[in-house]
Amino acid sequence: MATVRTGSNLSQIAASLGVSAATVSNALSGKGRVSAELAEKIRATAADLGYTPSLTGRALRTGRTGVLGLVLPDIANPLFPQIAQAIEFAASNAGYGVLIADSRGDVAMQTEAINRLIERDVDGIIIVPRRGTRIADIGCPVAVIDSPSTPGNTVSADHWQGGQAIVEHLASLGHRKFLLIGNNPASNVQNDRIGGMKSRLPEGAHADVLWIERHEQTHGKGSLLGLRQKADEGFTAFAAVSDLHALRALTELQRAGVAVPEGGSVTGFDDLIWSSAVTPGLTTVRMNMTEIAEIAIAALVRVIEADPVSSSGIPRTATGTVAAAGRPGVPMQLVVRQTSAPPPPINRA
Amino acid sequence: MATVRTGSNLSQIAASLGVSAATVSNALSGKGRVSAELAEKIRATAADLGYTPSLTGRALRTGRTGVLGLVLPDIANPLFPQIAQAIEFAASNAGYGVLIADSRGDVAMQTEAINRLIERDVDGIIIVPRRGTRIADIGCPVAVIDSPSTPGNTVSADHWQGGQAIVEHLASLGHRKFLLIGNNPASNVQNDRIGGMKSRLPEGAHADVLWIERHEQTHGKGSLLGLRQKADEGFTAFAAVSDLHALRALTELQRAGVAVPEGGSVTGFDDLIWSSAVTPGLTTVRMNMTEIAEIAIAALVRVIEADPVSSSGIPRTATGTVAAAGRPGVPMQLVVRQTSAPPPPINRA
DNA sequence: CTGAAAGCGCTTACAG
DNA sequence: CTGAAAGCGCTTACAG
Repeated sequence: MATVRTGSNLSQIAASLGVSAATVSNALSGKGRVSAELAEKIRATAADLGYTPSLTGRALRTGRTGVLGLVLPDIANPLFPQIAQAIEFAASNAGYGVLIADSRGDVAMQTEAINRLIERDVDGIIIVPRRGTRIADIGCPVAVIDSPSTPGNTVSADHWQGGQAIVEHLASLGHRKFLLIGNNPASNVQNDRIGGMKSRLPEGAHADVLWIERHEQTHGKGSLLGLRQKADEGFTAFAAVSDLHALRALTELQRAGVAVPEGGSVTGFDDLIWSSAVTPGLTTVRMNMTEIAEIAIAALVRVIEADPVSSSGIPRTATGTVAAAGRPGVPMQLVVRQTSAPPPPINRA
Repeated sequence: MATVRTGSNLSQIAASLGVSAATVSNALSGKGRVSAELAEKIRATAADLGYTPSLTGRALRTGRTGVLGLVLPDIANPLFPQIAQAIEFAASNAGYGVLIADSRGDVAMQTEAINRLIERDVDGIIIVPRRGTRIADIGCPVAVIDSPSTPGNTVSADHWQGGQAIVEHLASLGHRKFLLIGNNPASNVQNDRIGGMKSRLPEGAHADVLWIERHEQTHGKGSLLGLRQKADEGFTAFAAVSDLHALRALTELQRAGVAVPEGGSVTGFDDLIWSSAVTPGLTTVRMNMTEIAEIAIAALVRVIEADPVSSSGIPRTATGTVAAAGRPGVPMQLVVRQTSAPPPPINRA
């Protein structure tokens, strides 16, 4: 519908100048082969006519649509806004559009979502998988944003280092008894975060891990996590692998009369929208989504554009995954919102 | 890249059967003009060859890309996951893809985001504006999801009725002193919600409105809202126009030693992810996003497809906004998570 | 009922 | 340096 917009196309510019469409194309794309004066005249006319190229026409000719697909299997993912924004920004800067596909939380529907994108001729796909789902080799370049522990991963935050930053901070405040709160023991991301946290426990410190999924299997969905009792047992640092779990911990503690942060500190991950809205704010650690998105898009674009379209318009056959070999995770940044020292050990069990 | 995927196209099917591409096209699109037997044979061959049509080729010929744009000016909008999912689902069911565009929270960049979509030849655009930004008439069908109070609006939740449902529920529990918490007095959505709440105050009840934006202008960003004092003054119902504000209220009250819900009820809007994760859960009211998305997409599709492409491929000129005249908002549904009666009036000032 | 032709807008060898 | 031609894959009048 470029023609709807502007009413102008290559042929019209060509006609109005008495040159050929090919020359206009060459001039506009700066592919040389056109004298400076003529090129200038062509550009001026194009601007006059408000010409914008039809990406559809170009796509049909070149075999590239200039569109990337974004797949987030875990729909309700509260990181979605951050991710989508960063990806769209990076893609747009690289000259690509972003088509979304949703698998409605159903891992099995992931394939279907991907197929919808492929049918629309996307040049590449960005996937943010959940629970370490492996992405089958589809006939299209793919960038996976997950944890460095995920095979085939392209880029990710350094979740391990994020965990270290959290525990270092809590330890420096004086905390020695940590309750690490996770949701899903099968998640690479969560395991990296917890691993990092454990790796920085100070001398003589103690850490337990509370897996909510397991807890709810015995205590029922949405049940209390028993944090009051944990506090009574002397736990003072409640470090969750996500802000959502941190929020759950914070409100449960407050509801049970444990003052936060004086009676216990609560930390999360990802700096989601509510982390700064609650009282007290959550100490957390944030990903550099801008950089992660840039790396993912750059890797994808490299594969897409490195594979030259055959001169006769025969489409390229690029497939497979962008290699991530040895790429370190992108560092996470600590956001401190609670700075109280733990209560004196007198209170502890 | 359809050819990359499958290696098959119309001509190949045609060649392998000794018929013309036109006949294959007619058979596959069911446009009649082909004998039942031949059509069947063509379909079988297409399936054998794993044929999927090139949407790019089709787009160039028909002037329609089958892609819709989704614009959310308010990037960090926590409703984004819900909206994007519902829109993608409805669009996909209607045979359309969804391209996202982000204006990075900058209302001025909204136009630029829209232009990016138009350059990509989208057939229509769905906009979820914030702060009642008016959408200029772009040369492309538009559906606006906002409040019924927004001029040019296409479809929305019935925010007014949602507010009524909340207050009716609180009143039935016995609450008589309401603090209505909003953020932005210029928002149509918030005003509708607050208007609805006020319209259902029971006999002898009292309601104050706390606008956070104004409050922060004097007390500083992120400062406490003084809810403890409000509680002391006898307010027992803290009804926010969004779950985010409700969360802020809940944690501030808990932090200040006010038990929720025994000492005061907190309600929100939208049933965002954390509403069911906090302790106690937030009573809230949720939009029927599925239905809203369906209506928006249906309206858009009607305009797009009602405007026939000229036979010679001259593109249609459909423009303007889908009319919303007299369409009532889609009802919101109450989600009750707190059922305590207010504390006895003895405690009140 | 079926097929040959034209053309959507573009880009890329190729010829001049 | 410049232009005419071919063709990406499709669909739609039009002719047979």
